[in-house]
Amino acid sequence: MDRHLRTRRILDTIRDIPEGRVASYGQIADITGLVRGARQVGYALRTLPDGHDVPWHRVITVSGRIAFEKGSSRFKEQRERLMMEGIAVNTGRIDMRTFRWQPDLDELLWKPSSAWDES
DNA sequence: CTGATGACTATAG
DNA sequence: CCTATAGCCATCA
Repeated sequence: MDRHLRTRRILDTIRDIPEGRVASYGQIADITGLVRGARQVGYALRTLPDGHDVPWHRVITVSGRIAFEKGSSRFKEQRERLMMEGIAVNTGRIDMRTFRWQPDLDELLWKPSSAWDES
């Protein structure tokens, strides 16, 4: 698969995360149809172009933590953005059982291209 | 081609 | 809960 197409699909999936919800890197990869692609999701986010409209702050690690080093400026910015939309971040951690995005079947079927359209 | 890198994860202690 | 370690894999130098 072409890398730009893959990146576009990853970002499209992230755009689907509703406000007030979070998803893990691996979850985004799975929904996008990438196998063991968590690191690729991280790479796509690392290379975001200026003027993007991707809610990058809603992507965290599977253990419910912000991936950046605690105390770093990026960590603080992400925590701020999350709290801004009502997501509790306690001691750098987020309760996945409460805030994890759980798209229903309808939502996934609406965008089947990501999973099996190779083009 | 080869080795290093990283916004990842699962597992073990 | 934490750290260490080992897989993971597209990119890059």
